[in-house]
Amino acid sequence: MMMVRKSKGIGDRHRKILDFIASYQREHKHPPSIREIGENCDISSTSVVNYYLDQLEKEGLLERDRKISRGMRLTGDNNPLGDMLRVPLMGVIQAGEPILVPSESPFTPEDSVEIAMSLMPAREKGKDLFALQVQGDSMIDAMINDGDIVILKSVQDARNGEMVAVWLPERSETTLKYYYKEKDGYRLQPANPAFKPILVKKNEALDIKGKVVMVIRRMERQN
Amino acid sequence: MMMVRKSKGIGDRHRKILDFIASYQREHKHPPSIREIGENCDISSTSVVNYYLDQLEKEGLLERDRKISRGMRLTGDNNPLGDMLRVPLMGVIQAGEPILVPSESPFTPEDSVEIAMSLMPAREKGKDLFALQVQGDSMIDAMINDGDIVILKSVQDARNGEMVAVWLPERSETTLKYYYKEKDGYRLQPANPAFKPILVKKNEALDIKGKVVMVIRRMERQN
DNA sequence: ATGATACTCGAACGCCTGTTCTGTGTCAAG
DNA sequence: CTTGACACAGAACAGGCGTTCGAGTATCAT
Repeated sequence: MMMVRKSKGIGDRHRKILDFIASYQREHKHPPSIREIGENCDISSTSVVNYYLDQLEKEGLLERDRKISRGMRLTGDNNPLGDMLRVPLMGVIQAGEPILVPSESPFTPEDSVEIAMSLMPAREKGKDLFALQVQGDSMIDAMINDGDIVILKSVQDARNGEMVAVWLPERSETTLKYYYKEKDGYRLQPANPAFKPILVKKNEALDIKGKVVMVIRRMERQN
Repeated sequence: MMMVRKSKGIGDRHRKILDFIASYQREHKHPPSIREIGENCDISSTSVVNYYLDQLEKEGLLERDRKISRGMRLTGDNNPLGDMLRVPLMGVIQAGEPILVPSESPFTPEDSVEIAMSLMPAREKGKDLFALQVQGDSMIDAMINDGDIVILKSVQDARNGEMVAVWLPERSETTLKYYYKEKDGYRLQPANPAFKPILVKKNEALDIKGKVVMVIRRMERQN
C-alpha cells in the first residue's frame, strides 16, 4: 500500500506530478494549484503535494514562488513555456555598408526576433546578441540569402573557425566569413566551397563586428 | 484632475498597465495580481484595475482566467512569454534517401525543435509541421548547409514559388527546390541561381513531401 | 438643466490557496 | 524491540485575491 522510494532522486510519483504540471500548463496557460495536482495525481492531502514539490525543487526540476498562488514553473527541458530570447533587430546588413552594432547604432530596435533558448548554441545566452536582416545577394557565398536573419554576438575578437561579420574599411566591404588567423594575416573563408577565400594582409584594417551565432530563413513564396 | 478618454480604444492608463504586466512577468515569471497592478499604476482601487483589465480584454490585448489568481496573460506581440511551437525532429534528410513524413515514419521524434510563434511565417501555426536535419552537402544549391534544420509543413501539393521537399523515385533523389508547375511538367528551381533547374516531365513521378517553411542554421566552430 | 457615459473610490464578501501541525503506518538500522 | 527517517492523511489557519456593490465626480451632448 505504501510507495517507498529507496534511492534518493525521482520516483514515479515525482514524474507523474511533473507531467501533470506540464500538461496542465499547456492546457490552461498557467500552472495548477497544489490541490489540483493532488486531485490529478491521486494524492489526498495538500501537504503531501507540497512535500513532493519541495523535493522536486531540491532536485532543481521545479522553481517555486512560495506564498504565491500557482507559483511554480518547470525548469529546463520540461518547461512547456520554453524560455525565449528577445534579440533586438538592429537593422540590415549589406555588402557596401558597415555594420552598426547596438552600442554604436543610432537606431533603437524597432523590432525584435524571438529565439527559443533551446536553439541557442553553446550557451550564447542572451547578452550582447543582436540581429540583422540581410539585404541583397552579397552573402550568397556564406550560404545566406537575401532576407535571411542573422543572429550575431557582439565580439571584437574571434577564434579560428568561427563565422564572423567583418568590416574591411579599405575595401568598403562587409562580409560574413569563416575566420582564420594565419601567419601573414587573416584568411576569410566563404561557407560555400565554390568561392575563393579573401586574404587580408596583416597591415590591412579588419574590423570584427560580431560572431554569427545563427541564421534563420523564413520561406515566403517567391517568383 | 480627471483623465478622460473620449475615443474608445486604448489610453495612457491602459498602456501603463500593459507595460507593467509585461515587465512584472519578465521579472517574476508570473503575472501580477490586481492589487499589484494598482499599486504600480497609481490606481487605489482594485475595482478600477478590474475595470481596465476588462477593457483590455475586450480590446483583445489581454486574456483573463477569471477567478484564478493572477490569471491573465498578454496576447500577441506584447506577450513576454512568447508562444512556442514544439516541432518534432523526425530524422534526417539527405540526397539519396526518401523523406519520411511523420505519418509514415517508424520513428518517434526523439527530439524536438522549439520555434517562436512570432517567427513562423504566414500563419503556418503548428499543425503538420515537422523538422529534419540536413545531412551532407547535397542541398547546397538550395543554400542549405550540412547540419541545417529545415522546418517543413506536410503537404501533398504546392503552389508555384513555394520551396518544397520532393522525392523523385525514378532518380532516387531527394531535393529541396522552388516548385513551378509548367505546361509540360514541373520545373524545380534551385535557390542558388548558379545552379540549373531540374525539369521533370509530366509522366515522371514526383512526390511532394512537404513545404519548406523555415531553415535554421546554428553556427558551430568548424574547420 | 439633465441625463448618459466614463471614470474613480472604498469596503466588504468569500472563495482559493499555500502553510503548518498533529498523527499514522512502513521499513531499515542498531 | 526501539528508533528514526520516510511517505502520507487530514484538518485548520490565515492571508491573498478576484468580485461585487454602493456611491461620488467629471465631461459632454441634448
